[in-house]
Amino acid sequence: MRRDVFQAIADPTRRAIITLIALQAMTPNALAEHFDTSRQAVSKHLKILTECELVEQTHQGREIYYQLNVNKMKEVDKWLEQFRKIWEKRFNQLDNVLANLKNKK
Amino acid sequence: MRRDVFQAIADPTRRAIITLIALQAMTPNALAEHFDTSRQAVSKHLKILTECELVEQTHQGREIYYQLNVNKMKEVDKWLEQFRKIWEKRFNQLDNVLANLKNKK
DNA sequence: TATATGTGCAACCTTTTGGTTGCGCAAGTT
DNA sequence: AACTTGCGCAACCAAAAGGTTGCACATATA
Repeated sequence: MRRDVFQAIADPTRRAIITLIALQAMTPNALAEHFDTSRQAVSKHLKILTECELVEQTHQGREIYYQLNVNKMKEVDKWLEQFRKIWEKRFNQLDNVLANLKNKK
Repeated sequence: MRRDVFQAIADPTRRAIITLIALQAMTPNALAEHFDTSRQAVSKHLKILTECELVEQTHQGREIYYQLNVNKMKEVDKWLEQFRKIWEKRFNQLDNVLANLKNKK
């Protein structure tokens, strides 16, 4: 199933999962301990995250370690780029204003 | 109503609206022309975007101009910061590998 | 004043979301 | 071989999302 990264990071639990596995790979059971939901619910979140390729699996015996595919997060970063340009423009404009004030002094 | 920025940018239509009004303030009618939905549907999206403070209104006669509050987008940028750190770390590690290869040559 | 225009809101409907429980099954453990 | 553990999947459910249409109500315009 084709999934959207933005839709995947919309849920706060999923964002927390992402933050956790960014540091180190974790199993569904280990993850579930951090939340007030069932293991199956966490498993569903992991499925969604896997489908949009934000997360990858590593099988180890009967355990499955989930880890973050940090590169996929760049899609969000890329979308933000257009707004970053605006911040910078605003910032430079402010800079000019300050420079003008200085000159007038 | 308290709204989440991440939930707000999850919808593709809303992201398109944001991109449009990032360039210049627009009315709901003008926006609706860009999409294959009713004006009321666009209005609903604008309401959600306004509730989470991603968008601001300017009343002008009977028209309402909506514009982006670009600062709010920094919340997303701030969340991405943790992953940017990882990118940079990986990049530096790759850099070290390349440097080592060079030295061995 | 009568009419046209721009807008938000409410009611309604279908699909999606996020959770639950119950199950099956492979992989370890006794 | 029997039991325990880790996991995914399916069925089910309530709530939320995203769309529609109809309406009310200001604000132009004739």
